[in-house]
Amino acid sequence: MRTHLCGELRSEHIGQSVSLCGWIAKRREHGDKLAFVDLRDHSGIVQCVIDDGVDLRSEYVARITGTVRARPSGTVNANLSTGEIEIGECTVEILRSADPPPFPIDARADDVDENVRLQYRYLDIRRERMQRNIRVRAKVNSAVRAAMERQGFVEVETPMLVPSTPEGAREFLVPSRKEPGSFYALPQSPQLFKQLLMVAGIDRYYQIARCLRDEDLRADRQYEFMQLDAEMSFVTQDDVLAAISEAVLSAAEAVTGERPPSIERITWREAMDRYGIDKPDLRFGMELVELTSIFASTEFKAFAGAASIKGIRAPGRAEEFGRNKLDALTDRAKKMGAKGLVWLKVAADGSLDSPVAKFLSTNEQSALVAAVGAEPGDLVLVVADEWMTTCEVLGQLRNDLGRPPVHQGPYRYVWVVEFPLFVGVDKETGRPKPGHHPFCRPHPDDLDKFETDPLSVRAMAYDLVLNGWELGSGSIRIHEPEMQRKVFTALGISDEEANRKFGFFLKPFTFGAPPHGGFAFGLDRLVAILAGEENIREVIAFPKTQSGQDPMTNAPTRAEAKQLDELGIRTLPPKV
RNA sequence: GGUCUCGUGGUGAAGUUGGAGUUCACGCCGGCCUGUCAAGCCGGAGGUCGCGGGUUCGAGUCCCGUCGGGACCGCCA
Repeated sequence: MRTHLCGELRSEHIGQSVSLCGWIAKRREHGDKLAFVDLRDHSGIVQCVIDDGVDLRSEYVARITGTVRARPSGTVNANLSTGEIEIGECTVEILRSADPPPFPIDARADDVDENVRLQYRYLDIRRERMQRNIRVRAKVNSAVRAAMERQGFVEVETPMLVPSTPEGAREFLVPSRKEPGSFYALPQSPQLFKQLLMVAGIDRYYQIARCLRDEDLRADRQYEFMQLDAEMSFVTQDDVLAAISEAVLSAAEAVTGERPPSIERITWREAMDRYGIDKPDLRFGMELVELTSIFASTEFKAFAGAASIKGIRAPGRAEEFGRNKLDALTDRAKKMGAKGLVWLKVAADGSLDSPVAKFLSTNEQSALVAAVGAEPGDLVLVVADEWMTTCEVLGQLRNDLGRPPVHQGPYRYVWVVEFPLFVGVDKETGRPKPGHHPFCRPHPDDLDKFETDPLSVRAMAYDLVLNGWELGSGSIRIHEPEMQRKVFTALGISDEEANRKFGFFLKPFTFGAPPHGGFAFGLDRLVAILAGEENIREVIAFPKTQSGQDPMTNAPTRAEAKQLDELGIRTLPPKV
């Protein structure tokens, strides 16, 4: 039907006869004898000159045949990639008329209520922004696949109907018709299957896998999302990081045309110490500064005896933060578990303006200013608490005060390694809780700390972080029953309970499991950042709203009584 | 489960102390227009102010509830 795409025509095509197909983006009429019509397809827009008065309206579908010609001098449109040419002597074939769209099919729809955009998603996707995002996504998928294939990974598909597992995220359940009262679960990840594929000798597995979790939605979370899921046998942690880095960097290169430098590494402890968070955004400074020793013998009661005192400096922000905003920061710090927040403003003469300044000695004040490098006009925030609380509170405030919008460069990838094996203590059992999952391998240097200081045991676990977004995580796994028992014991899980909960998973490991490890990262998040979008809904063709509904299809819908009968399900009346 | 925030013609907004569904821009319909380009000029149509109560002589506006959107907390091993 067509010889070219609208957006690809340039001066080099002048003189050629072309046929184009697309939608009428805009018409500009000048009486019966002359009208300019912008024809749009996924590649762009081109101007067609119509002189026979044919009635073309917005979003009509048309095939236009004509001749490419240079625009008369003075009428070139520099804002259009095809702006140097136009299509003349046009024959118009209306393939389909159209009702006026509910919103303009251009950048103006960026301001339209998202619910309306989702209700008419097929019109929203006609827009340049969504066309670009969806194509960025396809490029990422394709580059990731190619990188994995290149490295000898084998694509294996795993089931969508799986058994429900006791741990982890809330699952979606699917009723069994053949066995009423029994349910499948939709996979929150292919975790179990990919480890069994290692036992099965696949050696290197990957899959672009759909994962489903019935947890509340966010800007960076949907019920269903895509992961590059991978697992490798006979490898070290370095091998896994290298393989995943190759996939991520290849994807970035495919989108941006530029291969990022190799991904730097930071330990979890250093990330917490310097950025106060396990997913640091390295695009900006404002690092946490260690101040504990400065106040070792302070008279100021809020600092005296504190396990950890740290501060951050917000350059030039003193004036901006009046009493109300400072109170809001303090409230936020307290909500995160801090006992309080100390703020200090550096005055023009270098003195400190702060409600607590009078409690700090001259030496302490000057040491503080020197340590954080404060200059006149700066705002300094200090927290004194347990190490973890101090780090987390300041890390959050650092992000609140300094984090640039997502579309602002550069891209800063970082591997965060040596995550703790256990995080916190279960209030009911008094036992440590797993940081990643219970099959995660402890760091070989820390095995002797299991009994003495379990919370300091590091894991062979790692996260990939890009500009403050957690892209994904992985670990080297436990492949020996003795080691697994040791971890279960620390977690307070008996042999009997382990067999009951994880037996179907543990038994295969008795048949010769190779050492292995893997990783999974979220493609939606990577695509969103590479596309400069704050929200993964913008890079998903048909996403759900925060309440889990689809305004276009109206899913979820009520089931017919007959369907429920067949499944042996009776629903409760709506709660009043 | 919680906190905050938004809801006004098809779209985006404004709406003051509570005083007539009022206003602006875009879009839509009709007319004019031979070089426009998010064209221009003239005219017109288009409304359950999300929904339900309450206060009031009178509610888009104040109060209560509810539904829907969004951000966040909890949750996401």
